[in-house]
Amino acid sequence: MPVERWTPERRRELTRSALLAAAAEVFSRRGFEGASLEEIAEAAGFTRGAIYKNFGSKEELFFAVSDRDYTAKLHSFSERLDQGAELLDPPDLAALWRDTVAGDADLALNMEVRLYAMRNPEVRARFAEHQRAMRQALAQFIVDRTAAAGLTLTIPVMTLAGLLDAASWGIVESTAIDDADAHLLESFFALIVDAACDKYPAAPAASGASERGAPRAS
Amino acid sequence: MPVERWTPERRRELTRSALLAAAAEVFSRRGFEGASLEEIAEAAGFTRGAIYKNFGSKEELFFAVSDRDYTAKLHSFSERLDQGAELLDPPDLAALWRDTVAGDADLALNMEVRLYAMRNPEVRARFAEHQRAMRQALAQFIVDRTAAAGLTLTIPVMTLAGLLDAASWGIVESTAIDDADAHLLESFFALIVDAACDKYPAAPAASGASERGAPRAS
DNA sequence: CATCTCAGATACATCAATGTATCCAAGCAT
DNA sequence: ATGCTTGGATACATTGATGTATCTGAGATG
Repeated sequence: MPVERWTPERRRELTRSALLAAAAEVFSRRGFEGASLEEIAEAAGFTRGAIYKNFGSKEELFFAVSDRDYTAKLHSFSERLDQGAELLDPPDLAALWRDTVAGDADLALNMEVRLYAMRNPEVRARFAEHQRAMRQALAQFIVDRTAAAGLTLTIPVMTLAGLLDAASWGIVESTAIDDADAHLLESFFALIVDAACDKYPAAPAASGASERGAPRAS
Repeated sequence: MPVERWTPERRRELTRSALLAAAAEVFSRRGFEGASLEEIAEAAGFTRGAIYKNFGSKEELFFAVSDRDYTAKLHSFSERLDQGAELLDPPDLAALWRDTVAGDADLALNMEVRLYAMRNPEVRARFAEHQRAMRQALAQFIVDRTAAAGLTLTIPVMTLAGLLDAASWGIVESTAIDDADAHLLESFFALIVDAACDKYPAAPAASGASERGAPRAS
């Protein structure tokens, strides 16, 4: 069914998105410097002219790809969290996480973005902001779930979220290099869940865990 | 003191090492593709001729840098482990780890190597091998230490070593992007040590590992 | 002392990639 | 319908990087 009329704006948006998709693929495979605009354009079925009309330069294209990757990941992330809200077992969490991180977005692309961020203070700030937003969402999820399950945390939520994000990223990265590490993510979640949750709320009053109940800061 | 005579072999080895050091620096700052042999040679005080005489190509130079980085890291790693054998508190472990990972070798260089490894099966296998060797050393350390302290592990040593390696790498990487994550490594070690070691084989009462984890504080 | 070797420099051929300037053709308004 | 606007193609200028081939000069060797 003709969902949308073939208005030129729509047409333009379409080529733009095709270019972005192709760019993501090529950037991931070749790296930022290694990728050539020629290859990207060709992969999208256009020429470099289209790129320079839609994006100012190689850098801007890269930024656009990065943004697109981020929003896509954030979307699928919260979506999966919502729909998988009942699951709390470490294996399920591990699978969910792996899918979220490694499924939608490409690992190499993400590393490339990270590298770029590490080298450019401005981009780094932006990336850090993205990371915080992701963790905020994750923290919210954790708060909701633990509250529903009647659990208490032994560490601040944001710390736990940061840990989950950063550490599991490292594990996924490692798995991409050596498949033998595939089981690590599961072990990690098992350990973390075990260590960060007081399974039995009746425990001593010591843990003033979730100091920041609602992760709604900055 | 005249440690070594100025034999030509020694001379050659010296330029080789100077080139390697310069290459490591430039590769880290610009990335593999972004770095130019011109800049590397200049940074070392030579010309490209020296590079092509000592290494066959840009790729080979990169591999040599990677190898050098690995051996250096492995050395300083086991060295630090040996000399810091008494320390077992999470904060100290975290500091030791951070120094080992981020102190000697450059983070960006390591990521660059990883990316290259992910894209080249052959290199990837080699990298995986290195990783396993590192973890083996770490596992040995863990076994020794826990045995000396009369602790038991709740998970296989190699799993723990892999977890420590992969996860903390992710955390260090994250810290390089957002300094606010600096505390994560400590929290991670606290949690992991707490979760992976049965502190007191008989007494389960010690669950009061509050936010700080272990009793020791800096 | 003459020569030979070889580490490193210089010069060069080649090639690829970015960015810009120009061109073309399809859709919009007047 | 005619011309204007504009997305995208084509052509081009420029730059810079890799790799190779050649040169040079200092130390080793007879």
